[in-house]
Amino acid sequence: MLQQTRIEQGLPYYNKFIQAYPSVFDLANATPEEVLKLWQGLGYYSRARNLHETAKYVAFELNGKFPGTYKGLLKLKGVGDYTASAIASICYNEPVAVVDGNVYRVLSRIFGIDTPINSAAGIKEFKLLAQELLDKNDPATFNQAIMEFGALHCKPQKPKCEICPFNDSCLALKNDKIKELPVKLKKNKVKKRYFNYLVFNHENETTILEQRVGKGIWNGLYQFPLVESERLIDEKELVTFEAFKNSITGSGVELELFNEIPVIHKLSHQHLITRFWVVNSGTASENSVKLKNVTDYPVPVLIENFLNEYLPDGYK
DNA sequence: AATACGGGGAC
DNA sequence: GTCCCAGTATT
Repeated sequence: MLQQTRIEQGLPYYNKFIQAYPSVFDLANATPEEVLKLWQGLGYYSRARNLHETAKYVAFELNGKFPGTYKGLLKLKGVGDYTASAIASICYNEPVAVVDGNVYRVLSRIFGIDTPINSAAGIKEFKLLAQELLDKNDPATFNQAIMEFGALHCKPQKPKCEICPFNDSCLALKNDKIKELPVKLKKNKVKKRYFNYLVFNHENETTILEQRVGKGIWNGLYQFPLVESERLIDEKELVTFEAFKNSITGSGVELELFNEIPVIHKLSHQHLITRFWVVNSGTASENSVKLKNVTDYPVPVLIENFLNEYLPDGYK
């Protein structure tokens, strides 16, 4: 759950999951919808799918017995080198080193290594070094100690070098490279996308929700019918889009722009410049959803934020 | 070897 | 705005 996620952010979700699914069998028997709804708001939703898949695998294929080795753990969906190492070392005392963001930082600084941590060479080099340094007699304590040291002491900003036990040997400190290390290859520019959501409001208090499928963001989550454009568009232009025409069943519908000023929802790699259009339509299609039930569906934070403004309090 | 994948918090 | 977060899967 905590992959690329701060503990404080993930902890409430962990508690919800433990309460909802006290055993691996409980999680295995849940529906994907239910799991996604509990995951809603945490991001990186493929983790939820992987967690669920793995629970089913452990419950039904391994008879509820969790893999007991690094190698066995690696076979699980959503479990990569870090997670397999963490579980194997902390739970089973298997001597495998963890390399998370903290370990990259601590090792790159102390040893003055400027190999980019997100390059193939860097990943290999740091794993090898961590494995050499690992206390094979107590890998659980060593692994947790080096991560905790990175999180609390050798922090990204303002590390506590003056009281650091390594300040006589740390190469980054010696060469004034603390701010430079670790080296990370720059990421791409964020892409701008223009979203126009069609929020149907039928006379019988229903709307339309669609599930996102396939690749891309928010796979499995629900949203309103979406018209994506290359730039900001007005109503006159919106109605000419094929995606719009395909979504409108009857004729003579009335469009009402909910937010003149677009919401800019920022993901790490895209900015979603979003407008919501309320579609007042008398005719309700067969796959419509009662407005008071939309909060049962897992939705992106962007949609959840809108619903909190749009829906009457009684619906939430 | 790159890139995609969320959301939030600190500065 | 920038960077980072108890990374992994896919291309």
